[in-house]
Amino acid sequence: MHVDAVLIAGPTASGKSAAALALAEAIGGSLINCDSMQVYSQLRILTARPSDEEMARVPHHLYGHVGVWERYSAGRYQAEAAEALAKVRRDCRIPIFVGGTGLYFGALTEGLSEIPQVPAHIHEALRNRLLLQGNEAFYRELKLRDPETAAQIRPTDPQRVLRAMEVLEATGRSLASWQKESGEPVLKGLKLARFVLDPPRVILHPRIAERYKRMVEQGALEEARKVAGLDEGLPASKIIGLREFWEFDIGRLAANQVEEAIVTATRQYAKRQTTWFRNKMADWTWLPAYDHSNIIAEMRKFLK
RNA sequence: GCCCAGGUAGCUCAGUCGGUAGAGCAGCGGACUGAAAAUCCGCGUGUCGGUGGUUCGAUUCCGCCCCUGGGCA
Repeated sequence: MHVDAVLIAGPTASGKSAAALALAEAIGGSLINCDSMQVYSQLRILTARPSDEEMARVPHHLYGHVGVWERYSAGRYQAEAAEALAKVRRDCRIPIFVGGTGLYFGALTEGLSEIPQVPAHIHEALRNRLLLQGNEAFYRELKLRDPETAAQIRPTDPQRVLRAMEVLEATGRSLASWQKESGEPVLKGLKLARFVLDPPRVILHPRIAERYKRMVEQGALEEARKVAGLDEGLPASKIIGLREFWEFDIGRLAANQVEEAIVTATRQYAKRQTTWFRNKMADWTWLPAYDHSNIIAEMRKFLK
C-alpha cells in the first residue's frame, strides 16, 4: 500500500516522537512537527522537543524555529506546514506529521477558513479593552455588533469572544460568515495513513510523572528563568511549567508543590487531547501503544 | 492521666436552631476554525469516627469508647 503522508497523533508523553522517529528511519521519512509548543526555540526542555542527536537522524521540520516573543498561530502553522510538505516531497521522502495539537491536525486534514491575519495593534487594543471592561460587557458589545457569531460563543469564553471581535474589527465581516467558507486542507488529495497513539492512563500517568523528573534534571528551571517576564498574552507563556517555576522563584510555591502542579496540569492536558482525538479522529487507526516495537510493526502493516 | 479543639466526598473544609448534607481542589465526561500545552461547559451518596441513649426521627442533643492536634502535668 502506497501512502503520501503519515499522521501520528497522541497525548503528551505517549511516546509518539520516538515512534515517529523510528518509523521515519524505517521508511525513509521526514518529520514535520504538529505541536503548537515545540515550535518555540527557547523552550526545548519544557516542550519535550527532540534533541540535536535525534534531529540529526532524520530531517525535522517546524521545530524550534519561532521565538517565544512571537505570536504563533494555527494560521501560520497551516502555511508553514504546506511549505514543509512541499519540501519533503521534493526531497522524495515520506512526510510524517507528528504532534499533539488537535487544531493543527484539523488544519492539515480539514483546513481553516481563509481569514486575513488580524493586525497586532488591533489584537492588542481589543485585548486591553477586554481586560478593562470585563467579559460580560465585551460579550454584550459583540452581541450588538455581530449577533450571529455571538450566538455560537458562550459569554463566559473570553478568548473566543475576543477572536470574534478582532476578526470583525479587522475585516469588517463576522467570524461566522468567514467560517462558512471552509478553506483547503493542507493534505487535500493525498493518500494518508493516520494513527492515534493511545496508552491507557495507568501507563500514561506514571510516564508523565517520570518525564517531569527528567525535565528538572535537564535544567527545566533554568530554561524557565531565561524567559521570565514573558508577556502573559503571548501563546508561549502558556507552556505548562513556566508559570509554576516562576512562582517557585518568587517563593510562592515549594518544590513539591511545583511538581504536583506541573504533573497535574500535564495530566489534565493529556485528557483534553484524548477527548479531542476520541471525538474528532474516531476513524483514524488507534494503537494502544504499550511499547515501541509493536507500534512500528502495527504502523508498517498499514504502509506495506 | 487531666483539660481544650477537631474527626463530614480522594484532599482541604462549610453546614444541619434534630427531618440522612454542600463548596473549592482532584477526578470523570464534553465542546473546540489563527492564544489551542489555550479557552469554555457539564457531572457531587458520602457507614457525616464507633457505639449506646433521648426522640416519631440523630450526622446534628447526651453518655461512653477510639483516633488526631495543642495545652497542663
